[in-house]
Amino acid sequence: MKKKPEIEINSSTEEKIKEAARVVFTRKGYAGTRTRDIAEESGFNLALINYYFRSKEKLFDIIMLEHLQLFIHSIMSIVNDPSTTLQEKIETLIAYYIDMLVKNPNIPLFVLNEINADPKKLIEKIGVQGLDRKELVIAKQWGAFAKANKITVNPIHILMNVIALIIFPFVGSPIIRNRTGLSMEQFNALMEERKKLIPVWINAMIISK
Amino acid sequence: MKKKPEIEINSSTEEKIKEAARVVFTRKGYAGTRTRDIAEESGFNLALINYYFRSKEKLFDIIMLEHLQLFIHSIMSIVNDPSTTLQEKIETLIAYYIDMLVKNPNIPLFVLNEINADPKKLIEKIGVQGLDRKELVIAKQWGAFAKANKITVNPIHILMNVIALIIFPFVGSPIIRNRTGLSMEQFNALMEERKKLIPVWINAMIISK
DNA sequence: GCTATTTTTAATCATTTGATTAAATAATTC
DNA sequence: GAATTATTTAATCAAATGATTAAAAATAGC
Repeated sequence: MKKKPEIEINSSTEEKIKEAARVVFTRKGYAGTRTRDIAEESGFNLALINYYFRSKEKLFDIIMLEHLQLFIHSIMSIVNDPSTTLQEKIETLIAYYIDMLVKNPNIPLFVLNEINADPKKLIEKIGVQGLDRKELVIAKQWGAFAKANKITVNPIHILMNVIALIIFPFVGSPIIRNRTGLSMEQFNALMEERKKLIPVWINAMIISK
Repeated sequence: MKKKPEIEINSSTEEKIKEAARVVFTRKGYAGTRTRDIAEESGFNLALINYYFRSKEKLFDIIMLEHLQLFIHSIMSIVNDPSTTLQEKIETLIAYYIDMLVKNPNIPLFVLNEINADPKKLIEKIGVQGLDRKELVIAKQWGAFAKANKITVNPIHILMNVIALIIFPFVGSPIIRNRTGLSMEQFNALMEERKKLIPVWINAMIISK
């Protein structure tokens, strides 16, 4: 019986093509990427990418899914850990994401873009659901905290702010770097600083009147 | 002597094509937009858009330039006004931008994207330069404020944070709206709230230790 | 009202681009 | 080591797409 190549575990060239696709898609987006770009970046023939992945779209979906998983990965274990406090969770999440983004600075713009291009499609893929958000440990901790400290601000604001402060510098990096003249190293050093600063800022926001 | 159509001031169809281009480009980006999309959106024949604007790229450049001008417009008059305090400037800027973004929610992602696609090209177009940033009224006011209040945090952080808090909700709007179930009206109401909240938050950040 | 000019269109071109095919090469199996 | 299967390539197709052309329709000038 014939082994189907699609089910191959990890043929080296398949992985190389995926890596090339990751690079090109993340930099240029779906519409801006030509399969020929991926072929060139990978060093293989154009037909190879269709041989392994059937179509541009299928390959894209795979890359996107991996990016989304990277995003969602381990969030759950952090926000649902009963052994840590709310503050600790926030600190851990922020540090985790900044580390991830320093390594993959192009992912946010890429993901935001593709979600914008077709909100339903992507959001379906994220899925995750099933979990009642109100049942999360972090949600309960927030509820208790908000009540104890008489916090009235809509928690959606706080959530948006945390994400904004983490992600925006990476999305705006080209302009920021250009206008400030920062090198990549200096920029990353700033991001490193933000791992400590953002939790402080968020805290200051929450208790601000 | 022949009047050159390219120099026509405001032929109605030319303006309609530009409007259509604005809509489509802003929603789908440069690569994702086909000239036929613009033709369809405008209601005119495909050849018309080339008759008026020579090429897709020229038309795109015009749209992009207008967006950038919208961004930069009146910033200067706000940040360089000696008759307002630092706090007032921040409040005015935030309210101005949020109003603008409620009307044009797709602009930020569009601009960020195209800057990312070709940082040099776009940043050249922004130009503006000439002004020594240190000579701006707002810069001097910040310097005095920072000294008086012994602020040590890098002002780049503050600047990034202001922009992040303003822009990010619009960039992430599809996900935010989906995850929270907010309607467009509710979302905009939140943005309205942020006009008052962001200055308070920024202030809390600055004085936080 | 006739002419010249501007605006608009339908038809068509030339490239680009996603995808396929058929054949060549490499690897695996027995 | 011959036969089978998997991998890779060059050549090519068909559709999409940016752009042009030539002619028709509308408008303006006199």
